[in-house]
Amino acid sequence: MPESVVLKPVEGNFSLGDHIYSELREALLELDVYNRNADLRLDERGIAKQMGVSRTPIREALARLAQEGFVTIQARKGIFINRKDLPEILELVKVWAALESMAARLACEVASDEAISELRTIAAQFSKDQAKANIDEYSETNIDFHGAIMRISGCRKLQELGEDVFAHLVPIRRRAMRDVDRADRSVVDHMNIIEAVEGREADLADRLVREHTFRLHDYIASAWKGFMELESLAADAKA
Amino acid sequence: MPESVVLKPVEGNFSLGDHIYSELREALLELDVYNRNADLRLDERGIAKQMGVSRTPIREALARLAQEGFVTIQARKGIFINRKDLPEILELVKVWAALESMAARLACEVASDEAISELRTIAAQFSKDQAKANIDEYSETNIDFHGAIMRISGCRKLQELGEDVFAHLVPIRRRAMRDVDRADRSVVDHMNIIEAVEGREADLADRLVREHTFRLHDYIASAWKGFMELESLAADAKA
DNA sequence: CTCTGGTGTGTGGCATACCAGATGCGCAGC
DNA sequence: GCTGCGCATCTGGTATGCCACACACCAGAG
Repeated sequence: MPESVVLKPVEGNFSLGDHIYSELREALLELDVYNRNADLRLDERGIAKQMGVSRTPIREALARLAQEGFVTIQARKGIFINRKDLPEILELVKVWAALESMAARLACEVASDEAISELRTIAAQFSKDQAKANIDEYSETNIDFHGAIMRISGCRKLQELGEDVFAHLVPIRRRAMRDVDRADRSVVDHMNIIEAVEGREADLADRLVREHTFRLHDYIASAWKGFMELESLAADAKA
Repeated sequence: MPESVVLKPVEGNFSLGDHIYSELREALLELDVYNRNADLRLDERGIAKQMGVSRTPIREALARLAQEGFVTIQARKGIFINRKDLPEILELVKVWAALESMAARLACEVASDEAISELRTIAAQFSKDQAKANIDEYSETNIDFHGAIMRISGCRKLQELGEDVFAHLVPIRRRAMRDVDRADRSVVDHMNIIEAVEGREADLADRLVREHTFRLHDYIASAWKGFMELESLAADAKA
């Protein structure tokens, strides 16, 4: 066999089930679950017809989504999108804090200087003023920053679990990030975290990340009604 | 309606899929995956025939197990039990450390005195000497202790995630716990942790739990070959 | 008007049949 | 003896059809 022709092997599964799973998952995250007008019910047959396949791969995808906690399947009753309540969301944030603070700690111990410099590159994209001016883009950068910490921890499981937990928080974060005042604090926090990691101060980095995430926790706890039930209340008033 | 006849409502799902899922999961955990003689391959049709049902519910259960990372499904090739390697196991321990240290921290802040006293009750079941003498039973108590910390943290997600991570470590732990010398240290660690929690010293409890779990981490890292590849080597020698 | 039982329809659960890629073996050709 | 082709077979993937339960609705008894 000529070595000149090197082809990468076909990767991953191309089964309908897998495709539908990611398709459905993305759709659920995109969906504004907390709008009470949203239809929280999923119909196997409906989805099947809509996607032009049989129920089988849809059922497989839904089973996996149920396992992840995105939907609840009730036999012969229906499949419902899980709308998380405040306590549940706060618990997710706590778990997130646990994972990311550990990631920061590990990063201090194992990450290369080059990997750490990645943090500064990301954070440098927005100064405090810019963050205020362009909240949406900053939100993206913010996500990148936290993702980077998980990545340079060198612990894949930590990273994967973090992404899973984060996925459940996407709809929440989309709203929590609007607050302009928080962006200020966020930029400062990130800088402090970077310096701690650069200085290889594991205990400090651990604490700073944890406190940073708990600020989000407390903010959500206090602002819950504000960004959670706006549409719901409107819907109620109309009804 | 006569009040005299009070029947409790039927709970949970009794679907074959759910039943097979837990059945299979338990079997996988019981299985000594690291014995190279073990058959790592699963056959849908075989399981179906063995359990007297069709492939459909088996496939549903397997899809969920794959989602959890217990098995890998390769289209048209087969379904294989995941045998975790050392780096992967060490990562799981790190995640476990992250979750449990956070749980200890939260316990300091929110747990009632009665809940905390639960820890001492469990730990009191074994003194240092007894722990040495009866490693197997101590192992159970040890699991209870860690489970209790997760529980009294009041954070269900933390607890659930911890249990999931722990499940993957069951086969490992079954071997790591044999070491007599470690039992000593374990008992001491637990006592220190209890005192920290009782004193509501969140930072201290966090640190102690983390260090305790990282001792397991380092122990596994060094003793890996010892308890992981014994049968494997024997099998190789025979072949 | 109220309560009760029947019935029609919707929904998920399950069994079954068939499909196509993956594999292994054996035969034919060199 | 080695190579390569092809068929038999194994395995997971998908489509379909039927089942049993949940529920809404309706009719008839009281």
